[in-house]
Amino acid sequence: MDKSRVSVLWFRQDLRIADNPALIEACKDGSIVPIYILDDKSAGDWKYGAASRWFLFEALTDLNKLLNNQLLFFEGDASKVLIDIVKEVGAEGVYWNRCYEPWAIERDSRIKKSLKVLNISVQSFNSSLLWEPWAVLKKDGTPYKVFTPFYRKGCLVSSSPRMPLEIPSNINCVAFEGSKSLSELRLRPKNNWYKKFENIWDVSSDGVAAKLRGFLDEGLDVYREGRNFPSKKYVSALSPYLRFGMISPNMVWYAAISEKTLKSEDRNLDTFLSELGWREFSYYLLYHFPQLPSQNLQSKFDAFPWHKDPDDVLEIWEKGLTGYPLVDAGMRELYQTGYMHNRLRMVVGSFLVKNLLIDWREGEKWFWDCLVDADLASNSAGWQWIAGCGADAAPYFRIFNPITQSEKFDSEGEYIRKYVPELSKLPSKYIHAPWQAPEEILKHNNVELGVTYPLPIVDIKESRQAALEAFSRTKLQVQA
DNA sequence: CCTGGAGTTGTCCTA
DNA sequence: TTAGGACAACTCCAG
Repeated sequence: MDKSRVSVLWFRQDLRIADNPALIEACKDGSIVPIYILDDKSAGDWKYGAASRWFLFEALTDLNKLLNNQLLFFEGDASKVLIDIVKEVGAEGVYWNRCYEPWAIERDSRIKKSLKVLNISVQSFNSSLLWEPWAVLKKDGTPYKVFTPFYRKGCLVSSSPRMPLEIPSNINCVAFEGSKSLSELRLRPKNNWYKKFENIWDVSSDGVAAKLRGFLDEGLDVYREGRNFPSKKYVSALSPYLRFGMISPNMVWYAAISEKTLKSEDRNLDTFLSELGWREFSYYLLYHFPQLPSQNLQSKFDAFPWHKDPDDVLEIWEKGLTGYPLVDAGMRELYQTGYMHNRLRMVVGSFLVKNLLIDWREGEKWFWDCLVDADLASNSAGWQWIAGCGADAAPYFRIFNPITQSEKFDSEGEYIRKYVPELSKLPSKYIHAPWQAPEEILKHNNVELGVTYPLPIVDIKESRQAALEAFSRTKLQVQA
């Protein structure tokens, strides 16, 4: 290694030093200038939302520690910032791990060209996907549109994911003047909204290791069924760490597999791995269909008669005041923790799209702002799936009933009690649909409907019927 | 080109 | 009480 040789290592969504291909290669090459650039402008509509910015701040703080406070922070058009740095430090090469958002792909290929013109070598690596989206295709060369064949035939049959890589033994950082401090990036929200998050998320490499360990010990063995119950800690909750690359999917994949080597067959393991497969599928769809975040994948939905929200219905949903306890619990979990259990994401999504008939893109935007794991691929693919307009979407007649879901997956109301405390004293029998409770039971438990807790915003039966009719009209228009 | 089987997560009604 | 079929037909995918 030649220490006098200097490369720029550009951290983006790979905020870790373990299993980091770009870091390893850059360190082999000589000394590094490790940088982070907050580039809101290039991201356009999809610059980080408020909750993500809080998480990002913490993640960068941790990464900076791991790099002995040598991480350099910048803000602005990444293309300009990066080229200025390269010139100033006389770097011979630039290293980064790939991003897959359409805007990032466009920006990065532009930067690559500019650097090549300057005779700077650029190397990019895969650090965030188990399979590159362009490497998985059907025999006819076109992309898969259905998950199961994509995952089973496309991914699993092709090649094993890369094994995780070691932390480089020597990371030599070069000093540089003229960077900003992390706090100057103003990533923390102005209000104290994020304070609640601090008690919930340990945003550090130790924190993510503990999270993974906890899941392998407590969740994996019962994952297949257990993941359905929002009051239980049977899901991994690794999503925000994966989103910012504090852990790689490869690390999670092999950690889960190695936990199970003694059992020849394990459906819980397979189900968990397939969830990582769904993350891959989302990125895959985003890569091959870059309009995924903003346009119906099935264009017949373009004419769908979404309600234009005359009654501030959207805001009622956002605040968790719909009068359906499970829906409200989910929405409040989101606002209070920056996270929502997977089953609740389906329940509240189905409610917004199919009971309130509000455009899925409204829900997508709210999630984008509130989720610490807001990920363009997963968020967009998830909303298209629940709305039924996606590539491999839920059929339109699959409409979640929030009461049935509540009785099935939160039968004792533990989850509801936690996030909708005004109902916490109600007996389990009545907590799923409090308007059906006898008056004296409500009174005795300090619930006054319409005052301490809202009456249902819509009738489930009627709104379901209205949705079915609207969706079947959409279908008929295509045939005509 | 043709063919047949299949497609994350549900709900409701009926027998 | 419970289990099974309807819901809707279409597109996707592999042989």
